[in-house]
Amino acid sequence: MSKQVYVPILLKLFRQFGYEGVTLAKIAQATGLGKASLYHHFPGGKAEMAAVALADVNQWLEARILPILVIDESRSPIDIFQAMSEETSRFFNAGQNPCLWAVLAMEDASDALFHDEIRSALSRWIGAIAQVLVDAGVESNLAQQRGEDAIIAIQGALIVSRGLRDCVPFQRVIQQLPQQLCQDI
Amino acid sequence: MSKQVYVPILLKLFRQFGYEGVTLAKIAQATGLGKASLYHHFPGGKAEMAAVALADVNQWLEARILPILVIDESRSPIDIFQAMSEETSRFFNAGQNPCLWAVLAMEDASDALFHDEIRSALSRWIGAIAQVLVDAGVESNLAQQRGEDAIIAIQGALIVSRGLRDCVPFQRVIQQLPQQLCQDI
DNA sequence: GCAACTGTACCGATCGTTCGGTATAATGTC
DNA sequence: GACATTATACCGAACGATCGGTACAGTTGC
Repeated sequence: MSKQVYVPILLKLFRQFGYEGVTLAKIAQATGLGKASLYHHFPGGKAEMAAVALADVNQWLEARILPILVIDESRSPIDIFQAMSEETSRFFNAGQNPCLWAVLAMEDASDALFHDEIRSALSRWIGAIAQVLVDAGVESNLAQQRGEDAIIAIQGALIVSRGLRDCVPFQRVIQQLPQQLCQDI
Repeated sequence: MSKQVYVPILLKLFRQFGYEGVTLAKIAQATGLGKASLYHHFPGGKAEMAAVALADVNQWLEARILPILVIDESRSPIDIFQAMSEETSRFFNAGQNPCLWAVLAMEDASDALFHDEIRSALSRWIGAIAQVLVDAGVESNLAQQRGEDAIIAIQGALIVSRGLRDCVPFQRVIQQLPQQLCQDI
């Protein structure tokens, strides 16, 4: 049993309950491990378990999103953003999964280490979107704003869909995102 | 000392730390009351304190936002949405305050009572925006989508501004909101 | 045999909550 | 006016439960 097996479980727990809301008892029950075993795999305790979950999300960004966001001659910007939207929708389970970044960013308790990682991840995503637009001829500041707007739309749609208990707004936002990003190119 | 005095303090705490993140020790320290005294004012305990904070936000919506969102001959839709944006920005302290709805909606722990109140509040806000647009001649389904998009933008901007530790995105979204809502009327 | 792993029992601290009680001010009774 | 009663506001101390975390003796798989 590699440690990797437990990461998705940790991710699910932390994005569902938040850092403060997750207890070792919940983790033990969800993983089927005793507390001693958890501390064998994650000597840093709860903080390390959350850090591993966060690292998993950041790794998803690096491995599944950022590689999409590069211009080449075979794919137009609209195709790129379409692929990004699909991968994003898959990751958030069509709007049913909360975003770990948002959950952890909300809680003032979680350490500055988390906040720095979250800020860095958001910046990289926004910057990568902006770069695609710049390469397609959009002015730099406007491209940056469009990138911000895209992440704002995704995060806001997750919140509203969760608040309304209806994932349709998220799905609509995701579907409209490529055209919104390419509205004048 | 009326009970009303403590509501803003409770609101601040719960939106800053979330339901699970707030402890009675923190509340006692912030209010200057002993833990036992808190139970004199709020016999329902922590849950009632959170409910009171949530009711305060809902009352803000009823008293400060919804009355703005009615068409009359003296104010155009753009003026109405401008006023809504300003009040919203004031309420969220230019993007520095998290939204209690979002914080509570995230946590799976908080009871279904909270979720129903949050859903109802979001629906009312979205519906009121949509009604202004319908009265201005926008087709009904489109108006509803625009209303959703407005709340999505506000919520997303709060998340991203908090994640980036930079309130400029929120302020830009707030400033652009009226024109975005009135883009074709 | 040895390292990786786990179950059990336990720790101090803190959780939300409750108990018993104390001031102070308002209200009723004569 | 004088006194008893009640209501309101508050607090220190403690409750049982649970928190995150640890110590240690097995047990497993090689």
